Amino acid sequence: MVPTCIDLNLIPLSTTDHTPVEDDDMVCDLSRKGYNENKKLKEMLSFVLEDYNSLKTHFNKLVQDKEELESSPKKRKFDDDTVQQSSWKRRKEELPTSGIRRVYVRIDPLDKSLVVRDGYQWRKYGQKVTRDNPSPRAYYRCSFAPLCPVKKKVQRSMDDDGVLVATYEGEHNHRSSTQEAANASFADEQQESSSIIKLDEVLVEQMAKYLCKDPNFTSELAAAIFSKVSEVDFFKSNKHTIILMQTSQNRASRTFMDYESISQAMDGICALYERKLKNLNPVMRNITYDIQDLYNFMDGLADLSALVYDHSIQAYLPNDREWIRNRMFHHLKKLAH
DNA sequence: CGGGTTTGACCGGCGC
DNA sequence: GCGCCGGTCAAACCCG
Repeated sequence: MVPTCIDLNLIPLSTTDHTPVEDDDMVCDLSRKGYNENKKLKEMLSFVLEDYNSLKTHFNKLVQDKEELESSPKKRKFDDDTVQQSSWKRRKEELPTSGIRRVYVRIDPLDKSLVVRDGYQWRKYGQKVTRDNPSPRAYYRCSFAPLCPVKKKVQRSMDDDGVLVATYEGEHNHRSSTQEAANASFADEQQESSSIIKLDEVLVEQMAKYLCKDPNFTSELAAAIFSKVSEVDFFKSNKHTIILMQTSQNRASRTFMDYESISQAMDGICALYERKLKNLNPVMRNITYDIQDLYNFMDGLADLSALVYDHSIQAYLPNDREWIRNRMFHHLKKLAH
């Protein structure tokens, strides 16, 4: 696979051997595709930034409202009219005011259904054409748990027919069906399932939380992930894995590498360590090391984490250094047999 | 028959 | 007060 590289001072490491392409037409074709892809990614990023800004504004407003409420407690309108209060009003009062998230899902532009698979069960309760977008907006409630307050709206993106925008409201009060299935089927992989985070969290949000607050790095990574999500069929049998690392305290040393599978990612980390050993011992013909040396190498990195693509929810799940250590142990153990 | 979807009606908020 | 708009309801409908 060709590593993703957009000009944001980030240099992805090469993960595969690339033989020089001799066919000029193919080069032109690739660069044209690359240009189109980058154009789409830029659009996606502008959505993300727009969301971030609106969320930030919303959050600030909530904080401000809370402060005002605490400083001068007012009697809520809800208390004023009790009997005549409609059920709709009461429900609205109970609605969560926080936890609004937006997810962008790349789909087939010809697919007219407004379905975003995210591991939860939803019941559609309405559809509406809105003024700002010719595509209808579908309204869903979570039907997995009887009292789950979560709602979502799904609408085709105005700028890109191939993108669905899902807006989530509220927090699930239960686990997703995907998580339940994962727990039942893979009891021996408790380590893995225990690290599964709430499935409705969007991948860009995951990135933003998982990494430190470097907007350039986060944007770059989000762009790379979006491009991978659109190629989901390609990875049906493997879990596309992105290794994020920062080799030193210098932020400029941040980089990422992407692999077709978890085991390839483990091989990639080994290769990185072996390259380092080779640089340190250029005259030595054979270099041997044990797993503890490898662990020391991983621990010596300023930051190390992995994002693993889950096809069932079309999202990347973050994993920490400890998870990588465990996977590395199992990977090397398997190789030894 | 039960559960999910469709769709027109209805409601509350908001701007003018 | 009125009209527009987004969100929700609920009856009718569909499907396995």
